[in-house]
Amino acid sequence: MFLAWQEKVFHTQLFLFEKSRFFASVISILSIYMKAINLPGLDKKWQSKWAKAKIYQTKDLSDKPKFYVLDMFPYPSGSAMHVGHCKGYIASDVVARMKMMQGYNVLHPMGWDAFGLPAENFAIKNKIHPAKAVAQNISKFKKQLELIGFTYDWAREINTTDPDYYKWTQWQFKKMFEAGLIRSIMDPVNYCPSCKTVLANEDVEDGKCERCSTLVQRKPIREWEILITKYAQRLLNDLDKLVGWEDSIKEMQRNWIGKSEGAEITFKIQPKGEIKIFTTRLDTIFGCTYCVVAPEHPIIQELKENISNDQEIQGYIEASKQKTDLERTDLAKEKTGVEIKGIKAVNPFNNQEVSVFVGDYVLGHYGTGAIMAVPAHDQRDFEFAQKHNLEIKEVIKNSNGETVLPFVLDGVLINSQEFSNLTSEQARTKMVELAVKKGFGQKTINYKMRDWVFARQRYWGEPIPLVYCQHCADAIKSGNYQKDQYSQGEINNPGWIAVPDKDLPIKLPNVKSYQPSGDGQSPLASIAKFVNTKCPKCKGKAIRETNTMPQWAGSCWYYLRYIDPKNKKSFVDINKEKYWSPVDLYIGGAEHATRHLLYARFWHKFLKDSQLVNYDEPFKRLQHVGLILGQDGQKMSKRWGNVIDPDDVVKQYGADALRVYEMFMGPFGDSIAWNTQGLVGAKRFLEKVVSIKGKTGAVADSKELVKMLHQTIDKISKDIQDFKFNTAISQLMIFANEAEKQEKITENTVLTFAKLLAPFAPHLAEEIWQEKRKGKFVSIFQEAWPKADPDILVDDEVDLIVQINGKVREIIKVDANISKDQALELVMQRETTKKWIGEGKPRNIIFVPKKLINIVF
RNA sequence: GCCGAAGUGGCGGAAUUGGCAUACGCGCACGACUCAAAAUCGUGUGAGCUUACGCUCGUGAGGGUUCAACUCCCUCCUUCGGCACCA
Repeated sequence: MFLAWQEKVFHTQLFLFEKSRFFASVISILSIYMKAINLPGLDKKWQSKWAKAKIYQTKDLSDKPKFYVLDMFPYPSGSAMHVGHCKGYIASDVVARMKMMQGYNVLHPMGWDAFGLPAENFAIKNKIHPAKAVAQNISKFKKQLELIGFTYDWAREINTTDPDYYKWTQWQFKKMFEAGLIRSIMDPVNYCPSCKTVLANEDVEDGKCERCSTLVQRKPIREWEILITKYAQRLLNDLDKLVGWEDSIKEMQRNWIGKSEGAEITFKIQPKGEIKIFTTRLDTIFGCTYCVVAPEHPIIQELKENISNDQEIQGYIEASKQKTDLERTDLAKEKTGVEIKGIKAVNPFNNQEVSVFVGDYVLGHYGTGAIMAVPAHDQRDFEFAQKHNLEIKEVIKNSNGETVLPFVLDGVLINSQEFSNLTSEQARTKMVELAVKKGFGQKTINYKMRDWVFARQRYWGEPIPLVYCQHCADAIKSGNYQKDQYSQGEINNPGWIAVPDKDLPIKLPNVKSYQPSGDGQSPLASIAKFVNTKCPKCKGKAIRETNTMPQWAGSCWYYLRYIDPKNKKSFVDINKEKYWSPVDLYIGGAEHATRHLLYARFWHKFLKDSQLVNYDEPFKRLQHVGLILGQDGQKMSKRWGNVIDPDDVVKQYGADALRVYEMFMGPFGDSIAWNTQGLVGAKRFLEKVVSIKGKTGAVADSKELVKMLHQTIDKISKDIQDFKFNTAISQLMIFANEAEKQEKITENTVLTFAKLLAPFAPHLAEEIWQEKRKGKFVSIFQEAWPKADPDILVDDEVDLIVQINGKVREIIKVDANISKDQALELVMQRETTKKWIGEGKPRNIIFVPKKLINIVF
């Protein structure tokens, strides 16, 4: 078909030829004939050739240096990929291709994160089984990816829903359980009434479900929690090691972990008991005029009989339970609270008795769930005190004397007995010392990050490999068991027993109804055959855990599986892991900064502690992808009808044009609107390259062109490394423009240029390369990346900017090594200089070698 | 409220160890080719003034440092992202 089309063009031109205008027609025929490359037609041709020659197959181990480049793997949802999804994949492919040519053993894998709500909701909506839906979606996604011409080693493809894969997710979970890092809870947790499941703190945005925007409720449900907070300090400290991460992402993690240093102080309660409060402002403690406890605080139930207004208190607690998270944390809302009558708290620093309130602006899960209130120096306490007519006692003065309450900054202490006149900082140190000495307090660190609520009451996830055995529960609770009979996890969670390794994977059973039940149980709970089992310890009756793992489980370690995807004995061979880890470059969306990226770092640290991997951080360098918005500037989504399908683009313009355009749009991390005109520009550039290909035949190139070629080699190599793809392509365009102006150029220059173009436009580059080669197929990607010759890059002549009083007046060509005096002499003779200086006498001469001379008079 | 990133032509953007502002691309205008259109090629394209050579102004606003500021400092404004009753 391709040939037929060419022929037609040729005949049309012949007809014109007869009509006269000989020379014009000859040129026209030649140029059209040379340009007659159908760009989209190249895609299939080379993709199948590459696949046949297996040029992307990665060796497990090699003497070559390794380079592991990873994309955040997609979840194959119902809607196909749009051009925005491809952007990150194209970037990783560009880097992978350059690294291949630079002689690295490159690992560039792809797989599917297929468990979780998106896949399950799609399945429910379309009334097909999730497993079937996932299989369909994967094949659709894979086809889309293949059209674009990526270097994936498909032999390493993984799928988190494959039992051979999730066997190891379960196995690792079990390791964590045995290590005592997992506990069963029955606390109020985030619950989405629409998805009918519990959500992790990370899955809640503005009090709404991250997936469906339904208002999240708080509901007590039996749950599993991974004690990620035990790793909080290490997760925070090791951020400093991650020099290849973008600061913005690291900062997000810091915010999320939310470390704050302060003190925990014990207040005795009259008539009995005590509460602990957490404060970062111990220096203000003499200004404490009351205390507030969270509605969940145990003291309220403990001192029930001492509380004279118990009914009122219980009423308040009930009311606050009814509130959604959003209502409760609404900043604009007035702070409510009720005084707990009949009890008082005693400030250990001055033995003053103060009232105790219950108020839901104090959070049960943070710190100790109780605070000392210092209305003079805290905004919230100030508002609360004003409303309830409570004493406001000033204890911190601004150093300049002027202080408007509430004054929340550090200052100098007043009205604080022996601590008066100290600065806030000094006071905090001295006060902690005193508290420790007298035994009523200590230094404490708190984190905003909460433990990871890990189970979901849904069908489509990894089954949790635990069973419940009442017999073992009784034994553990009564202490009636042998040493080493139970693991730490089993002792911590009496009755919960881990399934033995030989029984893994616990396969997700096929069910007819996989819809969420909404009764706090997963659909698995209704399958008697699945639920009823034997206790692996005592062989008695036991029932299986029917909750499943959350979406994030499988993605916590997938990058390790690519290294050794077929291993039956272990999730990864430790020697292979040593060679390939850590991931050298990880590309994905910034929306994962506080979820996947934090979970995976935690998970990896646990594996390191268990001596199952070699390094304590999984990802050396991280680059976030900026969104591609719709042409209208809105987020690309079916809802707005602004989705651009890569398949259409590839069909019409070819994969190379899509790749070049997406890399050229702008800075890689920025969100930029799609513009089809820009795509046309990319295509024009590629056509220009085709026409340059036809210009070979020169014996030698001009010195200028050679120099420009070497500058281009230098710039492209650096820019790809630095993720500045847009300027790399701009440089390719600059070179192409220059080359096109030449009558003829050497074949060597064309081939070198093809190599530089290859990471971005692999199909066209291969076409150019192979056209000039004969014999056995060796891909351009098996050839060496060009090196810039430093001698050629050196300038012997430069443009010198001539400034008079700081304004540019002239640009002259001079010898690159011209001295200041020589330059001055030269410039002073010039008409332009004479004109501007006139009678003036130069007062100052600034000379920057190879750049400029500035004459100040 | 706190933290972070950013603000440059009609548009996407380039240039930050301070040294030609607007590279490259899109769009637009004019011209060539064409019966014509598209495609392609060529020229031009920040604003103002000027017959012209040129000159002045110009990187969100205002100030400052400097021979020289998109780049550094100060005070604001705006947009985006994250965190947020976290004591």
